Amino acid sequence: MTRQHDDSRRMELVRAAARLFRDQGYERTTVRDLGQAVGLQSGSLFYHFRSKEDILVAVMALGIGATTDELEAALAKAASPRDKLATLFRVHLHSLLGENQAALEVMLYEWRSVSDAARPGLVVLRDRYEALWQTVLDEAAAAGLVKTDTRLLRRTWLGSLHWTVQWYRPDGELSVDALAERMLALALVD
Amino acid sequence: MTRQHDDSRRMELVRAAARLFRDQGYERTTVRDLGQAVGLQSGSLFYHFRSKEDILVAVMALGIGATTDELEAALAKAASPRDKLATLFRVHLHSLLGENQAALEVMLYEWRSVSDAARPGLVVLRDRYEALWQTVLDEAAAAGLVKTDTRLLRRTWLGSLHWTVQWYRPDGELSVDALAERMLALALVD
Amino acid sequence: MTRQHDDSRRMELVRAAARLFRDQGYERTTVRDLGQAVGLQSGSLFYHFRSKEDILVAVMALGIGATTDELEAALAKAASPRDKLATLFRVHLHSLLGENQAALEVMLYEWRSVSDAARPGLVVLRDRYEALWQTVLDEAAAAGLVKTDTRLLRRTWLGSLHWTVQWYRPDGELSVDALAERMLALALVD
Amino acid sequence: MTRQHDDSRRMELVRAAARLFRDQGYERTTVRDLGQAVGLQSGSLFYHFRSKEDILVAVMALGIGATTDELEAALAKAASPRDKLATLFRVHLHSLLGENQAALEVMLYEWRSVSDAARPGLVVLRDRYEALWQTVLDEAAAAGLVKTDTRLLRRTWLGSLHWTVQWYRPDGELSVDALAERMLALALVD
DNA sequence: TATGAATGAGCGTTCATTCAT
DNA sequence: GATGAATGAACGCTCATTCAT
Repeated sequence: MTRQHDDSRRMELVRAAARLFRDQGYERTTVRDLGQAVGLQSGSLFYHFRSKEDILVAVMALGIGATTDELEAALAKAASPRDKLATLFRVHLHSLLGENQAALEVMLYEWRSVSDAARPGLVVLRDRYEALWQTVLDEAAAAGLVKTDTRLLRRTWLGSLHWTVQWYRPDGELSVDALAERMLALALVD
Repeated sequence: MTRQHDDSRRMELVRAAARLFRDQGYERTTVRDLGQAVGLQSGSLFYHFRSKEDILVAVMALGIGATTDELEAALAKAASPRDKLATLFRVHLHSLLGENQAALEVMLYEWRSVSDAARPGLVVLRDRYEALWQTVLDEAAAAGLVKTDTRLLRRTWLGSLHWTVQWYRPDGELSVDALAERMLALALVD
Repeated sequence: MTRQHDDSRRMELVRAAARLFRDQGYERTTVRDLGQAVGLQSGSLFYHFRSKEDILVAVMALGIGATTDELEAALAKAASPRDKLATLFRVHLHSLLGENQAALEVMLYEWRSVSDAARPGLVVLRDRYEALWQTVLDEAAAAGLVKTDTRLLRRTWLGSLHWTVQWYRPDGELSVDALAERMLALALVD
Repeated sequence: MTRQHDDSRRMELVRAAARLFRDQGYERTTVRDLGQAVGLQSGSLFYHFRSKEDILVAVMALGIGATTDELEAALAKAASPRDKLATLFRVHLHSLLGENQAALEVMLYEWRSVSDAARPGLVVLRDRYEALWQTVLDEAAAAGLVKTDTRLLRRTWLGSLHWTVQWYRPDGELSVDALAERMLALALVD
C-alpha cells in the first residue's frame, strides 16, 4: 500500500517530466519546472529520485518499456504477417503521437543527456523492442511481403516513423490509425 | 579585406560550433568550449556574434543552405528521374554523414533551442530544400517510379535518411554512397 | 520506565553522534547519518532532541561531564601530589584516546557550532573540570613539584594533551597509559 | 603585470577567507560570505579559484608556508640553542595570535574539510615546518637544554602553542612576545 | 514513538553576457 | 579585435525541520 502510494507519486512525476522534456528538452527543463508540474517544491523531487538524470532515465525506460509491452500484446492478436506489419506501425505511432504520449519521443531524442553509466540499461530495453520488429520483418520477408534486407529495412522504417513527431499535427485531417495505414501502404512493395 | 577576414573567422567558428553542437548538443556546449575550439576567449566571440543562439542559427543556416546548393548543382547534372532520386539520397546522406559534415545534423536536432524570432528564417531555408525534393518526387511519380502520395513520401524518406546519423558508422563496411544506393533500392517499388 | 527507555535511546544516540561528529565533524554529519547510525528515520530524531544542535550539546556535556566524574573518582584514590598529577594525565588521555571515547574530542573541537544560548551551560561544565586540574596543580606547586605559574601551566599541559588526538595512533607501540606517563615525565621539572 | 594583478586579487581573497574560516569555520562560511568580504559576486570567485575547497587549501598553504619562511629567516639570526628555542615559540605564536594572522589557525583546525586529493600537498608543507622544529630541538637536546625525547617534545610543545588560540586574548595583559617567553620558561628544565 | 513525505531556505557552482582596457 | 575580469541569474541539489498518519 505504502509502496503503491510511493509508486503513484513517482509515476505522476515521470509522466509530467515526459511532457516537459518533450516540449522544452531535458536540458531546458529545470527541476523547478518539474516540481511545479506536480505541485512539489524542487527539493522534494529528490526524495523520490536521486537526480534529475534519474528522472530522465525513468522517462525513457517507461517510453520504450510500455511501447514494447503494447507491441507484444498487439502482435499476439495479429493473424497474418501483413497484420503484424500493420501492428508495428500502428503501435509505434500511437506511442509516439497518441494522447498523453511523450515518453517514447523523449527516448528517441535525449540520448545525449544520458550518462555512460545509465546508457547500457536503456540500450537493453531498446534492443528488446527492436528485436520484436526484426522478428516480424523476417517473417514478412519469408512471406515475400518485403525485401530481404530486413535489418536496413527496420532502420529505414523506424526512422520514418520517428520523424513523424516533427510534422504530424493531431488536429489535422489524418488520424494516427489512418497515418499508420498510409505509411505502411507506401512502404510496402505491392 | 576586413570583411573577408571577418568572414573567415566567422566561418571557422561556425564550423567548429557545428561539430561541438552535434557531439555534445547545443545546450551542453558552452561558449567557453566554442572559444577554446577556435583559440579565443569566450568574451571575444561576442564580437563576431551577438549571442550564442546566433551561432546556432548560423550553423543551421549553413547546414541546410549548403546542402540545398549542392543538391541543386547535382540535380542539374542528373539525367533521368531515377538519377534524380538517387541524387536526393546521395547528397542528403553525404551532407549528414560525410567527413567534416555536422551542420545539417544540428539543423535536424536542435530546433527546440531556436527562438521564435529566429525560426521563420530557418523555416524558409528548409522549405526551399524540401521544395527541391518535392519537385523531383513529383516527376518520379509522373514517370511511374514512385507512388503518387508524394508529400507523405517525402516526409517518410527524409525521416529514414535523417535517422541514419543514429546508427551509421563511417568505419563500417558500407560507404555513404553504397548506403544511399541501398536505401533507394529498398524504397523503390520495383 | 518510559523515562528509562527514553534515556537509553537518547544515550545510544548521543554515543553514536559523538563518533560521527568526531570522525566527520558536526557540520558534515547529517541528521540522516545520525538516524542511520541508530536505526531511525531522520525525522524521528526530533522526538528525542529538539534540534541537531541539542544533540551536539548533549555530546559535549557527556564528554566533559563523564571525564570530570572519572577524574574526581580517580583523584580520590591518588595518594601523593605526584600521583595526582599522573592521574590528571591518565584520565584525560583515556577519555580522549581510549576505546569508545569520542565525546571529549568533540567537546574540544566543535565549540564554533555551539550557539550563544547553549555555550554558558557547557562553559560551566568545562570550568568545573579545569577547577579540578587547578587544585591539583596548586598542590603540586606547593609541594615544589611544578613551577608556580599554575594557571599558564594548566593551559599549556591541557593543550599538549588535547593535541594528542591529532597524532596518536592506538595501533602504535605506545599504550595510552604509557603515553600519559611519558608526557608527564617530559613535563615535570626533575 | 597582469600576473601581479591577478595574484593580488587572489591574495586579498585568501586573506579574507582566512579570517572568515577562522571565525566561523570553513563549513559555516558560504561563498557568498567570501564574495562579500572582497566586494565580489559569489560566482566571480570561481574565476579565481576552481572551488571553495581550493580556497581553503590556499589559505592553509599560506598559513603554514609563510610561517615556515618566517621561522627559517628568524632562525638564521638566532645565535645560541636557547635563542633558537625562543625563536620557535615566538614565531609560532606570532603567526597564530598576531594581528592579521588567521591562516595558520585555519591550517590547524580545518583538516577535516580537506579532500584526500589535496591533503598530501599540505602534509608536505607541514612536515617541512616540523622538520625545522625537530632540528632545533635536537640541537637543544645535544646542548643539554631539553630532554632527549625530542619527537614527543615537539608534539607536546606544539600542542601547547596551538591551544593558545582558544584562550589568549590580545587585549589582555600579556603581549604575544611575553607569552612566548613565559611559555618557554615554563617548558624548560632549569 | 516512529514514519514517509514534504518544506523552504540556502548551498556551491555554472554560464551567457558585458565592458573597460 | 581581443582580453581578463566581473556580473547576475539561474541551476541541480542538500538538509534540518515539520507534521499528518
